[in-house]
Amino acid sequence: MPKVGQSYLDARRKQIVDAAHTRFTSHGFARTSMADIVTESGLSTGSIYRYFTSKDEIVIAVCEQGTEAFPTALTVEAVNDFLEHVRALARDKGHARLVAQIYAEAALSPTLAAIVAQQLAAMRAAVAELIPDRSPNDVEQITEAFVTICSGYSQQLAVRGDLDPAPFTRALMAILQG
Amino acid sequence: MPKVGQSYLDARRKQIVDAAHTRFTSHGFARTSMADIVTESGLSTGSIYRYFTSKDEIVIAVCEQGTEAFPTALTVEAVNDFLEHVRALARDKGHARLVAQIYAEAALSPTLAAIVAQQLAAMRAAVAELIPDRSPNDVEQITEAFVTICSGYSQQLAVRGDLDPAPFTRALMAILQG
DNA sequence: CCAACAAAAGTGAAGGGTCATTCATGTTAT
DNA sequence: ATAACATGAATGACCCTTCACTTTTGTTGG
Repeated sequence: MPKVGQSYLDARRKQIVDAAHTRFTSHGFARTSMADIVTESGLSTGSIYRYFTSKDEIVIAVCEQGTEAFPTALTVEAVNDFLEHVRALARDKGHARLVAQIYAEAALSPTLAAIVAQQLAAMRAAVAELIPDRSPNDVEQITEAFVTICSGYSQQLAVRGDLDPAPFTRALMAILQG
Repeated sequence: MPKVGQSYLDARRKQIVDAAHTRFTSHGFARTSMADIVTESGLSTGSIYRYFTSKDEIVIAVCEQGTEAFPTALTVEAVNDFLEHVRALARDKGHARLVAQIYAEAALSPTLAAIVAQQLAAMRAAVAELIPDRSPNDVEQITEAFVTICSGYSQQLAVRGDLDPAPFTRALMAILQG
């Protein structure tokens, strides 16, 4: 017989993932210890292992919830707004740092690679929906480049700090018209 | 009085950096132990610490020598050749994996960030040299997007495996004409 | 030219820490 | 009362770094 409801369990799980998310963002996966997650979450060591069987599982959980927003239209304004959103996330929450950690880990772990690849595919599909009047091959090539520039922008933000999105907006528009 | 020549010392140092490069590429920074570098290099633990004072210093040395080639011209053929070069390096040597590690670490370490930022600036400068008849502002925006697509392509290769460079070549050409 | 010596280079076992994970015990809700 | 849930000290493995010791090389005095 369960002692608490599912919503309680979900809240606890989220508490752990949020704490891990915070520490992973500021210190990276390798430099974040279980003790760090314990401290940040306010739970106990043993309690965390009731919800996750290993640190790796927590890493996966954090990567899975990493859904950024998508652009809503392919006008200059909408695209620029989207990049400004990415920029703000990087500035205010260090999100680009976390993304860089995720890509590095995904490059080593097939499990994570599959998760990230699926998220990238979802974003490409979302962008494809917004492209009018093109051959399937064109759409595929355009979305591929589009998403690469967006994640590339995030990568640059992670390493070089705040950057004006203007060159990237311009590049994205050029690709759409090419 | 030195017991061996400078060329000997240089060779030893290279031996260490090469060993570290190999292991860092296949297992990442965090999952590569000093013992791994010892094994891979064929030297002893103590010997390595004669050439580097810490593991972090070896990481820096590996990052510093990470100079990819630059594109030599901005024709479709030259640009495509360049991307094929990046692709081959990723396929044959797992180079994209190492680059992903470097970006992740640079996102956390100001020292590494400075090194990577300088390498990116060098590549932007090299590309800028190839752009004819544009305003300085245009050149800056174009090179920014150009380099981001190239490193973004590497990032995608790291996570998703081998990818045809065609969409990226096309995007790069579109940017140059935008 | 050779033998002793000194300094450079190399070695690897051990120190000192950190860290992920477990488990015996305590607490709470039904 | 009992089973779910929580706790955190203990465990055992791993890992970076050091250092006392050995080997090698260049030098020097006879």
